[in-house]
Amino acid sequence: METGLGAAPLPRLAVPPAPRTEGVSRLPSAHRLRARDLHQPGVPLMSDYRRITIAQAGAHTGEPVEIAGWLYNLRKSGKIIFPLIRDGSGIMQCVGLKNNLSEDCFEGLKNLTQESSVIIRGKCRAEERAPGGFEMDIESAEIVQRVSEETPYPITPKEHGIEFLFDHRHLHLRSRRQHAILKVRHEIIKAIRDYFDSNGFTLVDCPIFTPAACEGTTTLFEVDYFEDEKVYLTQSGQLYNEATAMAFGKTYCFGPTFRAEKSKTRRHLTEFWMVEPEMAYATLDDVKRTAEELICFIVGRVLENRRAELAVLERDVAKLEAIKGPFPRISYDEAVEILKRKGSEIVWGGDFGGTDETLLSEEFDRPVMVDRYPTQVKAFYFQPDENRPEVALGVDVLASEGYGEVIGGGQRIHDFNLLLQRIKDHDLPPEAFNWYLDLRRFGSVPHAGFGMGVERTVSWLCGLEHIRETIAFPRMLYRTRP
RNA sequence: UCCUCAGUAGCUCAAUGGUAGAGCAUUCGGCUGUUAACCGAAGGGUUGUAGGUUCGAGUCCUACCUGAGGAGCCA
Repeated sequence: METGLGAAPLPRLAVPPAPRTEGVSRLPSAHRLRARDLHQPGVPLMSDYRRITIAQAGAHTGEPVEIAGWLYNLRKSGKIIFPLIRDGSGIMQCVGLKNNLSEDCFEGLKNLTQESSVIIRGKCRAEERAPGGFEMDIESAEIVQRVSEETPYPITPKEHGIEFLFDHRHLHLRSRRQHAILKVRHEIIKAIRDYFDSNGFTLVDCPIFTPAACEGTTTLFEVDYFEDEKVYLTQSGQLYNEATAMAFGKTYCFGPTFRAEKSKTRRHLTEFWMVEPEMAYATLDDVKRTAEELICFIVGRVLENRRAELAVLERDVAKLEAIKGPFPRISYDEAVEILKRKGSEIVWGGDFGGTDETLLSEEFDRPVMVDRYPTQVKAFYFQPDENRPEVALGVDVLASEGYGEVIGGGQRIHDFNLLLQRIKDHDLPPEAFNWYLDLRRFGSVPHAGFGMGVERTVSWLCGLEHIRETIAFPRMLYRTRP
């Protein structure tokens, strides 16, 4: 039986020996003051117990060990108690028998409150009945801080509403499902970094404060601080990426992004993380190949390292295993035909709505790439198709299972005069783009790149209903705290 | 900004216009293999706010507040 935390995979890498510890003696004295030592005479001294994480328990069966964590749940039956301890690496079911423990220890644990911090000492063994497969026989325990029953832990093991949970998001993160999601998020971010780092890209991060809009000012947050000019929070690092790509060849930036759209759907965050690669001497085809490789690499890593978390999330892993290259590649024209056949009211020249994206992704069992959008729905910097100037060399990658656009990008205009004309056509102030135009004055080359939304990717791979669960502290319209 | 839905115990939810209830949580008691343990008992309420209709409003009407889902927009 999978429990996620409890069934965390055994460490793949050699685990460095845990430092010897003397219980809470490593805590600052202010914390130690409240600790209550429940050590029982006759059992080994504290210093004989090696501190381990719950994930490491399988490698230390039969040894005197201690785990330091929080009380996740407690079941009791007269003279036997089953405290479930979580420590961030997993959940361990412990067993305490009244006859084997001191009165203080047994009563202290028996009356312990949810999420009290506690150190448990004893020995682990394999146990079929325990969630996670291992169980710890308690020899002694030390309560670091007991949660008062006058203010019990608000998130009980029962159901809660969304508003309540996100009002208590700082505590909500301790629960099994949220823990699993953020573990997958970490795996995805690490995979993204590893992919680019091992494929010749250099990380060059871009500014958060930007003086001008990439794609118009309506969706930007204005910052009133700098003396002489209005400054905005970035909505994309792409223009800067084009500069760094001309310096390093292949670069990427990875940071927070801000969109001030008054948008209120399950796909939107006001503040989200985006990774944006940019490549010199590259075309639309290079973008499609890189995007496909990147997605496959990420999915592979998640399947390799986060099976237990996917099980907690009850994710249909077969859907993820189906995500293999080559992804279907269709043109915008073909997409419009498919949508019309499926009853959409889309007309050529318009952008896809959320339901259109869902309809399209239903056609395929893996992500689909849609390229050559009408120039009018794309940003000013997109390179037009040589043979069909009315379409732009841009591509969107729509995730499978209706999760919508996770990647958008394409080839940028490299011709000076064409770019200047497009800036004017879009009523943008050319002087603000002088440095950007410089990139076309001094050794301009065809270049291309894309942006991938981290949270949408996490939401997709975890199979979530709502994107707000994919980030520790979501920022949305009407939600800025905690 | 617009459309739809919802606000009742700490939490999740019931309650034909007629005495506000249950489960969980908390407290007390019982139980030596529990799996969101179980069994018994207790405490816990200005029904989102302000007005109105009515003999009587949690329930009907109006406005507002808060939240959720969606549209537009977007990764």
